[in-house]
This record gives sequence, structure tokens and C-alpha cells, in this order.
Amino acid sequence: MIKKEKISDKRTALLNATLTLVNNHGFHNAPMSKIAQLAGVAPATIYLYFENKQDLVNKLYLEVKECFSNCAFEGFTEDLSVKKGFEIIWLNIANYKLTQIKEANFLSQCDNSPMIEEEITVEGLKHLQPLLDLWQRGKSEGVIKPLSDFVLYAYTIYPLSFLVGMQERNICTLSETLKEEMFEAAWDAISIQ
Amino acid sequence: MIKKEKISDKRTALLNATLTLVNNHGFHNAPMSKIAQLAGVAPATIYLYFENKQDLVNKLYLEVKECFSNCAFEGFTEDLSVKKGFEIIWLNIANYKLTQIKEANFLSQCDNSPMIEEEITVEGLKHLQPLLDLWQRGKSEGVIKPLSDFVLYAYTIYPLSFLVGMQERNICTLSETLKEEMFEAAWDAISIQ
DNA sequence: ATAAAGTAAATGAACGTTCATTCTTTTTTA
DNA sequence: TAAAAAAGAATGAACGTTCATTTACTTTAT
Repeated sequence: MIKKEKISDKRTALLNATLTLVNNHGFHNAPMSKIAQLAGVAPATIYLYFENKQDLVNKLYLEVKECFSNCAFEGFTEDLSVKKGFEIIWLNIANYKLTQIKEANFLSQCDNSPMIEEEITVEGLKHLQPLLDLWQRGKSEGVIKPLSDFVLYAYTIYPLSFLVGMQERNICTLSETLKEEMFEAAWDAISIQ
Repeated sequence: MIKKEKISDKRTALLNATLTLVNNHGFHNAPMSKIAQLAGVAPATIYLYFENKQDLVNKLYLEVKECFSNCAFEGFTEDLSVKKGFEIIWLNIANYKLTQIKEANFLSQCDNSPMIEEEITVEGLKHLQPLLDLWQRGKSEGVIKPLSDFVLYAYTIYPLSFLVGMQERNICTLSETLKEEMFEAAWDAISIQ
């Protein structure tokens, strides 16, 4: 087990280093040499764990995305009312973005640039299915407006990304009160009154 | 005058080439050599018009942003009702993103990555003041929820960026009907019912 | 009106640097 | 002691940028 632990130690250190550098300076200013240095490892060692730079960033994206998705559906079950279920998911996501700022920021950078290959982006989206199912139920129950999933996402989840950007630049802090106000806005946007 | 036209011809060609390449392959895969090639110009010529690569991208950002802002407030006057004024601005922005897909996509890539220096980003934000003023009026009239400008922006304008991303990947098209639905969602999110 | 002189724009080759990646050697582990 | 992991030095390619030179145009002098 010591061996495996050690292996994943370096791998994790490399992923963390990549996350930090890409966040702070962008893909184009995150050279392998600096990633190695920050992870406390020789440049060549990276290639024991990852195929190349693109593979390293792809893997980081997928793992962060998976962790994000797991957080999103914690405590959610399908027997809840649409509004309650949606509130749980929305709050989970808000809390994730509140606490895991680095990861959240990285994800939105990836989703808005050609840094990650299209194929990988699509793969990362699969995890969100339970939310889409919930929306479908909401529409058939007449609780949620008959809008496409894209629009529903754009008006409820996506706004959180903007606030995270603001937060990272210390322009704004996502307090508990603000969270409540924001959930209300999200619900008002997509629900039938 | 012939001389001046020629000058701005090359400058514009360079800005367009940069827009295309950064959009399609990201900052890190848009080398000066390719930018020059696509603009039909020698690499050295770039440095007659721009200080360096960062300056080229900064200038592109500012000019696209300014053009965007000009579109945004076309036909808007301060004597309109809050809702009507907001509708005009919102539709202007939606139409801009509908027709100027490349530019819109570039802007959202810039706003979600460290590609553009912070200082330049702040400068590009100044043009939006009339919208902030309108929101202020809406709040004092009791028409708009007492939320911060960031939240109002996040729930009305920012969602459009998401749809543009979807549109560029041909996952979704922003039709007239969809535009109306989206305006309604935006208004429901921030207005007091 | 024409040729010479002067100027600004544009070029292509070349520079130094940095990058991702590989190769060879050393260290660690079992 | 053998094999796996890690290190560090080395490599070639690609990058942003510069520079000496040429081209295209404008002005001046005759």
C-alpha cells in the first residue's frame, strides 16, 4: 500500500500543481518545468504518470468534474419535490463553488476555451443527468417552464460561475444571505408562478 | 487618405486573424507566425502596429468590447420605463451575440481566463455604466430586487454567454422564440412580482 | 515635368529563449 | 541484486521578437 500511496501522492501533487498554475497564469504560461517544480518532482517524472501535457490537463479536468458532480447530488433523492430537490442540488453546487474556488475557477476556464478537447468536454457533461431528469419531471408537473435544458442551466447554474470569478478577484464574497437571494432568483427565472 | 486606409487595413486584418485563431485554438496555439500568415503579412509587420503579442490581444479585447457596448445601448434613452429600457438593452446584447458569434465567443473566453491583464478587463467594464444606472433606478422604484449589480448581471446578461457557447458548437440555435423566452426568464429572475 | 533624395512601410531571415519531451544515469524498493 | 521509479541533463522544435535590407511612396530640386 505504501507504494500505491506514494504513486498517487506524486500524481496528486502534479494535478494540484497544474490546477494552480493554469488558474493563475493560463494554459500557455504553465510550462511542464514549473508544474514539476511546484509538485516537487523532476520534469521527466510527469511522463511516468501522464502521456503528455494535453493528457495531464484532460485528466485533471475529468477528475475535477467528477468530484464536482459527486458533490452536486449529495443528499438528493428522486422522491423529493421538484423544488426541494432542485434546491438541494443548487445549494450543493453553490457550496462547492464557495469552498473549492480553485477547482470551480478551473472548470469555468476550461468550459470557455478550447483548452480541453471537445470529446473530453462532452464526457464530463454526462454526470449531470439526474438534474436533467429532475427538470423533465418539473416540466411535466407544470412547475418548471417548458424551456430547453440549456436555458434552464444558463439561468440557474451558470450564473454561479460568474460570481466565482468575481469572488476570485475579491470583488464580491458569496455569503449565506447572497446564496439565498441567488437561489430565489434562479427559481424565479425557471419556475411557473 | 489612401495611406491611412492602407494602414488600418493591415491593422484590421491582424486583429481579425487574431480573433479567428484565438477563438479556434486558444491563446497558446495562436503563434505570431500564423497570425501574420492569416493576415497576409510578414511576422515583423505585426510589430509596426502592436508592441507585442500581449498588446495585440489587449487591443483586440478593448476594441471588440467597445463595439459590443456601443451595440448594447443603441436606441436606449433614460426616459424609458425601467422594464422597457432593460428590454431594449437586453435584446441588443442578445442580437449582438446572435450575429457576432466570433466576437461574442472571444469576449467570454477572455473574461474567463487570465489571458487579458486585470487592468485591461476593468477598463473594458466601464462602458456598461448606463445599464448599472438603469438598475439603480429600478431598485429605487421598487421594480427590481435589491440585489448587487454582480447578481443582476449574472442572472440576465451572463446566461447569454452560455447560449453562445452552445450555439458555436451547433448544439442549439438562438431563435426569435427562444430570445423571448429568455428575456422573460431574465426579467423574472430580477424583478419584483 | 522629371529625376534625385528622402522617408516610412514592409519584409524575410536570423536570434536567443523557452518549451515539451527523451535519454542516460542514479536512487529506491522489494 | 534485479527491477522499477526518479532524477537531471540533453535535444530539437517552435516561439516571440529583432534587425538589416528592400520596396513603395512623397517631397524636393532642377
